[in-house]
Amino acid sequence: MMRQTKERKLAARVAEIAGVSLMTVSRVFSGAASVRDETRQRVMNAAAELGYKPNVAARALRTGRSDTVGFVISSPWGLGGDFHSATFSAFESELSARGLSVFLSISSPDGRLADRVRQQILAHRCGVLVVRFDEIRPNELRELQMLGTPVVLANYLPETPEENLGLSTVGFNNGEGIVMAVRHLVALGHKRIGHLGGTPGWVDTIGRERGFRNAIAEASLPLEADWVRSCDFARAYDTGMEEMNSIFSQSIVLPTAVVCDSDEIAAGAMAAAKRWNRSLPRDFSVVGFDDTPWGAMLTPPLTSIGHSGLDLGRALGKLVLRLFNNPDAAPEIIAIRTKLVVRESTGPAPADS
Amino acid sequence: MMRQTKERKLAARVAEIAGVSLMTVSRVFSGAASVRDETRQRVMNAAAELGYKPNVAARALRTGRSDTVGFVISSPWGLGGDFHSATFSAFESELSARGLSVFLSISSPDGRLADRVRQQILAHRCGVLVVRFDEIRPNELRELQMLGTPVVLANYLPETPEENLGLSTVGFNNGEGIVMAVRHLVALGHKRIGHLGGTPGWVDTIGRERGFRNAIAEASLPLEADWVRSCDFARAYDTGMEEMNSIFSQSIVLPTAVVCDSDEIAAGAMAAAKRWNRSLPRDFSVVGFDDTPWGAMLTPPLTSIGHSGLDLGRALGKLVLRLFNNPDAAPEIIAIRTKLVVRESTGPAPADS
DNA sequence: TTGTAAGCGTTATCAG
DNA sequence: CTGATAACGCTTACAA
Repeated sequence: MMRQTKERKLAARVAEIAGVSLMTVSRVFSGAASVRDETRQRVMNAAAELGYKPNVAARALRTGRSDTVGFVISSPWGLGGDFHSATFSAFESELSARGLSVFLSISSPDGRLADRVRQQILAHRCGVLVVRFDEIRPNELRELQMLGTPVVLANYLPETPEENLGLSTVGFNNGEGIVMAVRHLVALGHKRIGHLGGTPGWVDTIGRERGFRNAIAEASLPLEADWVRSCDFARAYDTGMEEMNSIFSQSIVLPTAVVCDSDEIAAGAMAAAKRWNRSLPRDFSVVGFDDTPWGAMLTPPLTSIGHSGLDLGRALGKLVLRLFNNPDAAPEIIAIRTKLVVRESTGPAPADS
Repeated sequence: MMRQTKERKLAARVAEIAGVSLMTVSRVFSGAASVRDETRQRVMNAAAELGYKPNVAARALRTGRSDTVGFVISSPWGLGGDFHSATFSAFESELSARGLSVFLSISSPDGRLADRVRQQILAHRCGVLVVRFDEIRPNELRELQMLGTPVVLANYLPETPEENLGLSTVGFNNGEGIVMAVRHLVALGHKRIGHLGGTPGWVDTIGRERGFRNAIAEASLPLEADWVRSCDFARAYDTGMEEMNSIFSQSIVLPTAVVCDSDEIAAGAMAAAKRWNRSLPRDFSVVGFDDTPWGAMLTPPLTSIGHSGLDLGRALGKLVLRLFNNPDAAPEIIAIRTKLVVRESTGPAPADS
């Protein structure tokens, strides 16, 4: 003997209690369809009473959509630190407020990104996909474009025609941040400025290096090759210190200031400067990038270029919502501003310069 | 006129090419069912050729399961910083290696957690739910237990019978970490040790405070109420500095060392100590908690209690996999060890103590 | 505004 | 080991 009017077919029981057909229940839960307000109320009450919630699987199967967005990260560091966490938190918050769920998928960069993404889309019928990667892989990106699902690149801002990949992107104007930092140093009288860049080829690095060159040219300062170094984000503190040491030990003429691609690199540079008996900021100025909370706790507190993960996440969320509702919209490129936070690691250029 | 053998019913075409029925295709993709190896190969080849991937929505609808795990965070900070990011990354990696997808859902703690969780389960038919929260809410947790879906609490370790909520948990033995720190200080000759705790009531705080009391009792040292303060994780540096200042200015007898519930609190305490002209570690010792990378960049480098987010995430992932495959398994409580990382912010107690 | 019928892609069940 | 059939819970299309 099977259970009778009990337990089976929750939705049908909701319909029965509300005195309507199953179809009306569906209409009520699928949003703003044409249902009389009073009918809607009856259905809602019955549903609340029975604890009914629509089955997303059935809905996804029927409609081919899934109120789901994928967030794919291709990075050996996984989610990343404070900055990327903030980005994701803001993003998720923006989307969940509109009833969308977020799948988070992390892949090491050696795996094939496009495969991973395709898997996510095909498997979960994501309406939009967000992808964040450390390093540009043109081939994989070209594949993404042919997927039919809107793809948004997070934390990437093409600044030249070649860098524009025809995908929607949201990212920081990193170059502008570096330009502000250099202008700040120039205003303080610095004429010999170095740059400790991040991992070569990484998206965070490319625009910053270009920004540095532009800013140096703008100020008609010499671009001394020996003062422009690449560090490794994965060993930022150590490589920052090493490169700074190397500059101090090898260069004939020494810079009076250095702009770094991360606060950690900057911390390494500060340590190296101290080892060479430079007192900061009297003898030497350092600028970081990220404006991490702990940068302010260093001795001296670090001047840094800040970029808000929350801003990035919010903009990303809004763009994704737009694309979710209109998948055929043209790709958008959204730039988010950085801002210079001046603390005590930068000061007037030494008098003898 | 409709498209003929073209595009429609991918799975059927796979079956056709492989010369089998739809059912066999299903069996091949649903895992280790009984299919002849040679048949399986034919199906796989055909599927690869056509780019066929099973539709998870249909599968979820039919089976009621979804190869999906939910990760719900109840915190005003969202995902959290480096530590929580690492936890999640390791967790996701563990699960995706077994073909499970992870939903990440962040809710502010003022919203009702259990509602959010129930929503996730009912909507996506998650096999297991992981929940991380800052503060204990017994009522909400009791509701979670009645959900029928296995729930795992992340970053929480019950240490007393009352704290055991009957749910699976994975967390650090925070108290043990504090005990190690106090022992370290005692070994250095310190007899007057203070504690700057985190936000009262938070899971990260409770065990640490208990650990401190135990350790002080173990060493037969006085527990001076004035040296035991609560800070606020949301304003950790500032409150750490304020409380430390307050101790220096108000206490008749001063501590020679302080153990803090986070590196940020410790950084604040260090700043306060310097302001009172204490040279670290000669005049005063400070221990942090978290072993953040930047703690090593402070002046002096911070001794700290480390807890690996990666370890937590991995253990969490393994437990969740177990529960996914066996939802009726008894709740497990898994403790992960902390470790003391000694740097230069701790040294022998001042001679005059 | 509401109801009826058919079918989305998969798997449980039972038969071969 | 493999195949036929029905059903999972919902929504599109049309009818009332």
